[in-house]
Amino acid sequence: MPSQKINLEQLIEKSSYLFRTRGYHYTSISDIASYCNLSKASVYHYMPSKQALGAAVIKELHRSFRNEIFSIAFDEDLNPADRLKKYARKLENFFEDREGGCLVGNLALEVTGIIPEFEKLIREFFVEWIASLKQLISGKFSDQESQVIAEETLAQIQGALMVQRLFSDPKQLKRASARVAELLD
Amino acid sequence: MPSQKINLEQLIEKSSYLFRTRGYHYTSISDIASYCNLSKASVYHYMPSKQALGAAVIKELHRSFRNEIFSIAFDEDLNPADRLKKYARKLENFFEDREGGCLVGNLALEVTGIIPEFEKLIREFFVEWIASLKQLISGKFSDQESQVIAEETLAQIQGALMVQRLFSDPKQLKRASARVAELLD
Amino acid sequence: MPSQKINLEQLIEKSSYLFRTRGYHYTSISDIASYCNLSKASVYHYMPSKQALGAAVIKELHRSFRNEIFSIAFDEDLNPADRLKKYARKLENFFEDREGGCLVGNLALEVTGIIPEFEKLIREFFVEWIASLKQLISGKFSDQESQVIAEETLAQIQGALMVQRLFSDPKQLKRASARVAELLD
Amino acid sequence: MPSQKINLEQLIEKSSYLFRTRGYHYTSISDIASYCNLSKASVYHYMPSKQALGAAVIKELHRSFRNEIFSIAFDEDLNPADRLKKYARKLENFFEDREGGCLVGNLALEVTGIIPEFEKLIREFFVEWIASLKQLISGKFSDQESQVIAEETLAQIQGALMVQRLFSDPKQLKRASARVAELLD
DNA sequence: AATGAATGAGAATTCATTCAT
DNA sequence: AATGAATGAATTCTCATTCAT
Repeated sequence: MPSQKINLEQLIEKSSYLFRTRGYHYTSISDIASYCNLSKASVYHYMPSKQALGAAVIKELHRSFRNEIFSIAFDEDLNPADRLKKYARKLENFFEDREGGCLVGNLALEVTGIIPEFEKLIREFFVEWIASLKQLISGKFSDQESQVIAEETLAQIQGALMVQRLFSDPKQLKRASARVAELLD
Repeated sequence: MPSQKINLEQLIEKSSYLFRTRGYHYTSISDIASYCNLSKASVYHYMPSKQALGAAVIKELHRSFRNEIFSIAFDEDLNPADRLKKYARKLENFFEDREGGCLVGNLALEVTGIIPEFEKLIREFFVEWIASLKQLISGKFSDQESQVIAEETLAQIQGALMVQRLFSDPKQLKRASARVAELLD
Repeated sequence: MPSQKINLEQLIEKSSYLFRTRGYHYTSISDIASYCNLSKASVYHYMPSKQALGAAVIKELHRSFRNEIFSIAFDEDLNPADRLKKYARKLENFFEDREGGCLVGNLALEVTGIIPEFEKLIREFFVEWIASLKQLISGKFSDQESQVIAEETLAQIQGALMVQRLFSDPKQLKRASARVAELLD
Repeated sequence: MPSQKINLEQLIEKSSYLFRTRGYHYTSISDIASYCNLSKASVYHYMPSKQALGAAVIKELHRSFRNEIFSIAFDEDLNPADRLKKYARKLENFFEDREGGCLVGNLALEVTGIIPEFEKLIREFFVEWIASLKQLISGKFSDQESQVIAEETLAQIQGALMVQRLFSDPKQLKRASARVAELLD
């Protein structure tokens, strides 16, 4: 039946959900296909390989994070305190109804040392995340200090998402984002 | 040639290394067997299934964490400040040369939602971890406050291990354990 | 955008190249399509199936061999010795820059016993080839003798093409065609 | 059912038959498995990959050719004329009831340019084949002459096997081996 | 205690082909 | 005339597991 059932964007979004909630290795192309109401072969119409799909998913998340969250740190229309508040709020919103936590964090622990391509993409994502956090607090701290604080803050967020997922406890991220909001206090 | 080539303890230790550094799904029984210089079939002499082996590995890690680290929080021979220092130091030591970071944290993100048995064991581990952190600071904070701080501290440590692994950067855990040491300041 | 990108003749020629150099099974419709700058579906505008395309390729080669080479054996305008010389020369020229050797010989070993339709077409090709060689020497040998010599000559040529291909050695066919030229000596 | 159903030698022999009669690409692991009364997975118990199996099959044929045929050319116990006769006879016998002709010749045309490993093995086989033919006639011809004759003879044999297969005509090889026997006349 | 042999289930991927536009 | 979308069937290969020795 050759009428379009899905498009690349939707495939990536649906794959993103599965990779995030079930992991990369545990999600088979077959799982993705049936979740998209497609045949396995059709998945390959949109993406040449599972790894390419995984990479596309990471890149798409990176893109949307950049647009929705990182960019706030560089928004000249807001003052530093407002940037921070908005950043923290958006971050919280982002993961609020995102079952499975952070795809990139999850993948980080699943594929580091196994799939170098993903590792590189995840590192790029995290580097930019840290840079945005650094920017948020750059007015108050030295470059070195803010780098450390940014790294610790990212770790705090990722750790919170891990605990939150394991215990199905939405408070964890709330607190982590509250900590972000206090970064200039 | 029925001379014993390995024992259960060694099998668990070696499996622990592989699960930690390569993940659970990505580590096959075949990998474990050859890492132990055994045949695949022989692995099944010691463990009835891969999942049982995984569970044993988590339990063993839990046990050794309890003995080496959590117990410090309850050591009546030390004053609270010394407990904290020792705890932080031991924690740092524990992961210092442990390639791959924290098995339980890694597994948490890999198997949550997939293998309920592991999820339960990991939750028990983390619950005890949190309890020990709580105990360390119980003199200074209310029960509620110390619960929150303990959860955040665990998150901080796990997040640090994630970042550390991804960037091959040993400073991350050092800083996290330094934060632990400051918990009573 | 329904402007004609290719015609049947070109499709056959390009397919011929791919089948000859990569084999029938190893050449996919997808390979053919991209080599022709077409979509897979478009290949099916010109040919109802891969097998039909294969058959068309064999027939086209047969046709061009008949016109360019076999016909020489029956050219009443030349004397037997000149026919032979021209035949040998044309044969050598034909394969000179034809990467991959002889499509029909290659297919003979790839599809005999697998695709009866091809087998039949290849047999017809070879039967005519043998007949033309026979004709070339019919003046000097009995019917039986010339049949044997013709078969051996065809075998020599095909064997030479095989060795030539494997060792990237253009001398092999040169020698075989020299042998053809000497057939009346 | 863990009682041994086959051994490596038998697997190679049976695979050899299938590769020879149906070609490499057209013979699936599944075909091999069912021809051996094994499951697909069991084939991988003996060989790590299809390509490794193919290579083993070529090497085994090379080995048996060396032992049974090429060696005759270097047999000091025979005089040159007897060597030649024996060589020609053995060659004929070898292919007499070998449905499908010459595995290595067949593969040569199927995989040249596709599977470099096979190409190399086939070249080695043919180089030794040529060397043995050269040795047979070294007494009568110069090194250069005998190299040419050996190459032509190999081509003749392979071509004969091709024609023989296509036309199901056992006379082709008989004649080729007769030509071998006349090489010193 | 140790293992070689065997396997069913499932993984990723390819391929020839169809069809609505 | 050309193609994007879709697919069933098949391919190579992996994996956890069993069992007779």
